[in-house]
Amino acid sequence: MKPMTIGRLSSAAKVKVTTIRYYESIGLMGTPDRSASGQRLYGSVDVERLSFVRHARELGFSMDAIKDLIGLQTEPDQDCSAVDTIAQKQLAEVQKRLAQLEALERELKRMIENCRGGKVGGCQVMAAINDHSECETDKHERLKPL
Amino acid sequence: MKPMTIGRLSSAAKVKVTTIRYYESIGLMGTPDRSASGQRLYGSVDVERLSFVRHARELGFSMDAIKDLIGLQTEPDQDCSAVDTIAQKQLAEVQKRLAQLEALERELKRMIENCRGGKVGGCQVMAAINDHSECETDKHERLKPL
DNA sequence: ATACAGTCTACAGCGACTGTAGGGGCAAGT
DNA sequence: ACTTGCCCCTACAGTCGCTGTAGACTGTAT
Repeated sequence: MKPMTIGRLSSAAKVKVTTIRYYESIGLMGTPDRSASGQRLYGSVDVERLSFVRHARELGFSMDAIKDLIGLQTEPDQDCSAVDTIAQKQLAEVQKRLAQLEALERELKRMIENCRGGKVGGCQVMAAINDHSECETDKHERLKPL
Repeated sequence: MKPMTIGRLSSAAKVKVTTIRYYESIGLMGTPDRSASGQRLYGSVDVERLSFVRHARELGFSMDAIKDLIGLQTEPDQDCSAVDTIAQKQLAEVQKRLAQLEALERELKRMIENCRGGKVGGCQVMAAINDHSECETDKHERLKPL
């Protein structure tokens, strides 16, 4: 099979061209061969690796975690527990975030429920944001952006 | 009541000193009075405003949305529906994110479930990340970081 | 031959902060 | 009066995971 340019790799792995170059710059993709004129050339191995990265990103793994996973992938005789640990950690984070967002959803619903129209001066949504005395989310650490 | 320094405001509103200065720089907090030696001086109004911002951030509102809310707050005679709209939009985002995270949780659980130990070479977690053919999360847009 | 899409490098920008460097200010204790 | 030690100041760089821009070159189709 003959090599493909970065654009082909991009559409094969569904990762943008600029992102691929970025991944290369942070050492996630290794330095590819180049054509005589300097264009990057990739093979099917790269499609798989890049797809792996994309899917791991979709699962919310950090770049660091992905680097670790790739490192482990290249040593197939090693014990599987390291992989499991990373995945467990990721699940724990997801579940923590879920709990936060559920609390958020409840509070937003409550706020909106209480808003029966009228003027901003008496708006219950504004009041609810102001009054955080009995607020669930205060107990949590600061939330990451949505 | 006499004015307080930025540190007092920080602990009163539970927002870090550096973050307060950042909020000032992006026009969220207005320019405070200064002491003779140039230190920022705040009053209780600022505690309330800053607490409002903090709580809105905890609810996941973007800075832009918060700016809008503050703008509306200063016009108490306006119709409340603008506030309601912002809150509704926020709720919709939270619910979308919740759905994504729930899909993620299912997939991570499935991956970990299938991992019965052994070597990385046969690890089902790695296989699951590689094989995204039947994967739920592929249907979603790319996820924001956790 | 020309047009146009694709590729290259290098660097700036996003959001919402956080951290650092290098200084000046202020109240309490000795 | 002096020192200790925390608080405050500005200005700028760094974080994460990219995205966008500028300006030049390459490859392909008509």
